[in-house]
Amino acid sequence: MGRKRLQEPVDGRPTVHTVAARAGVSIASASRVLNGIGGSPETIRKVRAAAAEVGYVPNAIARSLQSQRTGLVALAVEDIGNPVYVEMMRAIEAVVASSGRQLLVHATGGRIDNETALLRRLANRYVDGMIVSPIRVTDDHLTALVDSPVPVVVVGQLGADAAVDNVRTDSRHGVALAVDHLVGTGRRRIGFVNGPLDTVPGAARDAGFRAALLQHGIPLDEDLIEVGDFQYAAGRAATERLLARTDPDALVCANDLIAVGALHALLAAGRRVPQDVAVVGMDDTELARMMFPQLSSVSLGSAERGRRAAELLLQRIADPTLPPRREQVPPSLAIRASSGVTPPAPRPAGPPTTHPSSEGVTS
Amino acid sequence: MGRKRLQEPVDGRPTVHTVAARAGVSIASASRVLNGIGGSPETIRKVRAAAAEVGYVPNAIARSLQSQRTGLVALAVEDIGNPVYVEMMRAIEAVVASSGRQLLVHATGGRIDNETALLRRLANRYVDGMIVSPIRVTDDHLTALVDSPVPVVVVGQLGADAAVDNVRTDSRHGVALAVDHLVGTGRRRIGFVNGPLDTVPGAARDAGFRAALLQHGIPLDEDLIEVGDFQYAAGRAATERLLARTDPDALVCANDLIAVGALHALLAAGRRVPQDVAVVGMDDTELARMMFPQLSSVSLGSAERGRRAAELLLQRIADPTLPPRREQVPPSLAIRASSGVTPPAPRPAGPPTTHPSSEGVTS
DNA sequence: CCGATAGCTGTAAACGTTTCCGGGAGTCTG
DNA sequence: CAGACTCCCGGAAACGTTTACAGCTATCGG
Repeated sequence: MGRKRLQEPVDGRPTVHTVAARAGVSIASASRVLNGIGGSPETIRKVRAAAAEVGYVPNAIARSLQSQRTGLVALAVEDIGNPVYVEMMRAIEAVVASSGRQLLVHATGGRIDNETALLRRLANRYVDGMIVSPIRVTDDHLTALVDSPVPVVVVGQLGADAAVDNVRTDSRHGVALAVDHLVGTGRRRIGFVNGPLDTVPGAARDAGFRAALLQHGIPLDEDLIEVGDFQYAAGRAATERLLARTDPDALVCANDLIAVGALHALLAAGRRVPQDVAVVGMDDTELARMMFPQLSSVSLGSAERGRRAAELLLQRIADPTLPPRREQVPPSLAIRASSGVTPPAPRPAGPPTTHPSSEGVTS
Repeated sequence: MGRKRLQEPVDGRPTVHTVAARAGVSIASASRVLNGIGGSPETIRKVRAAAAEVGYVPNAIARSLQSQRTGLVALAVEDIGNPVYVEMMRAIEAVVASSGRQLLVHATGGRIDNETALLRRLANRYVDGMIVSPIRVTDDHLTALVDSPVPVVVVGQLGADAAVDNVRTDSRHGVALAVDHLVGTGRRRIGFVNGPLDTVPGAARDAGFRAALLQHGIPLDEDLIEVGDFQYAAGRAATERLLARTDPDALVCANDLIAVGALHALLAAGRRVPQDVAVVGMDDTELARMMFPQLSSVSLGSAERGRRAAELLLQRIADPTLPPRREQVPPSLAIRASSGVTPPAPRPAGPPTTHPSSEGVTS
């Protein structure tokens, strides 16, 4: 009796053939039993026994090749150390899990080649769909997004004409909220600690800051603008550089990590927050509430954007013929102690007594 | 001329067959050209052109089925919002990237079914290998780990006999370092804010705390022990409960997130840190250096553990026949302002002037 | 008691790729 | 000019699974 194939493949792991041979049935019957569809009691017993004996575990890759789906969804962000992405991830995860899929996350580190490579690799069928939040976008990148074999949803700004599902916020307006608030509380020498200008959010926030000052008729002083990475250490260093050459009475920071860095730099330089310098962060992450003093911060609705992105993705997976859609989530401002209107004068920098954090006052 | 297969599959995406047919060559030739091995100049030209025209992109799943590898490695942790896992991830990523693979992360949320499911799904060939850091371990779980089809490395404590590559630390000793330090600086009513006792780290730290007190001949007061989640909010709530019933002069916290929560609770209750209550966290994450006052913290060498785990994994992928190995990374204590020996008396709780953070003093 | 039907089974095709192998054409060497 | 060698090509098998299809047996209803 000439067997058609090795029963034990070289790497030793049993396949459905192994099980079928051992149970004395065809691979079709074995497969059916293992998937719980059909089979006589006797067959079921034999196949189950054989599978258990050899320790059979199905090869998901082969199954996916056949079924054209993997049950996986990926999220690619720049820096998973940034709590804003953690919040986004949690929101996405919740939606994705409800569809019975699992979420995988990849941190691209802002290296665009990395991101494109990931897109090329993962999107080529390893996952059923993908959510990407790029901070830099090149043409190469964009085409990789557009003709991805699996559905892709982009979180963040994208060229107006890009034929990709997209959920965004208006970070220019977000910066304006911060500036309005600071001007409204009497600040005039407002500094800005931004991330790299060659990133999409960096550029948008820069434009937003300049526009907001103009709006209020405040002349622009380039000395009050400083740029670093979107990270804690960079934010601190940038703020130190800024303080070395000028003397702001308020600081808008392009994200909360930068704001925390700024806080350190300010306090190390002997400035009091908010009495001497008010600080407003951006993204309104958990970190903002963890700091002393608690940070005012502009929420860009990251969790909401994540949720919506996940929903768009699931819809598109279900029906790939949908036209590209775009959604927008408005920013809002949460005012806390770091830019408090009435600085609690005497008591040292303990925690503000108003502890239940003053929530999301949208201005 | 009867073609053997549809040139355009139903879902419309081109395959290597499409390209081959269009270029007028065999699929073997097409595949070779697309992979850059062999082919006459004319063939190469035709195939390249055909591929470009139809927008061919190879199906990675099919390729993996053939090549038995995916170029992906997964990391499963409980909570990616905990900076300690971010540090671990970064270290792993660096190693993994050097092998030309990409890292995917999954947050299990501590739900053990979730983790087992992920193990079953991903490990069944979707990835070339996997690093898992479980906080709860069941038998079911363990067998899933042991007879995973792809190499698995576990970060964290595991039964002594488990036949799995494993890199761990000694968190009992870590807690002892904290207690030694506090006792050495004159503290006696030392509280302990822990994570859940049904988790591996929670149990180990509890045991470590009790042993350390015993070691110093300090009687155990159960009022000084409180348990919550390994999260910021839980840490804060737990500390509030603890403060409501007793009056510690020091607090050991089972991780940095809890420590930050404790800090908030303490300051809200009017205690000064470190004058009234010294605080020591655990994991020594970036967060510890971000707080005011900066947190003393026990480093459990997460980055180092991640690095080693990744190396073990790569070795095992290269040679699956290796015997199970176990490595251990020692804890160390970084002393900062929150448990400072000589509290800088007068100046309010600004940042400590010694800003280059006093590094990892291993006691 | 016979035909329809239901349930089970095995063969084989399919998913999309890589790769072994044999054959043919061309080039080089002696 | 014959033989060896190189290079390129196409057919076909293989990776491990699911599933359409057809054949078989046993049961049921009339």
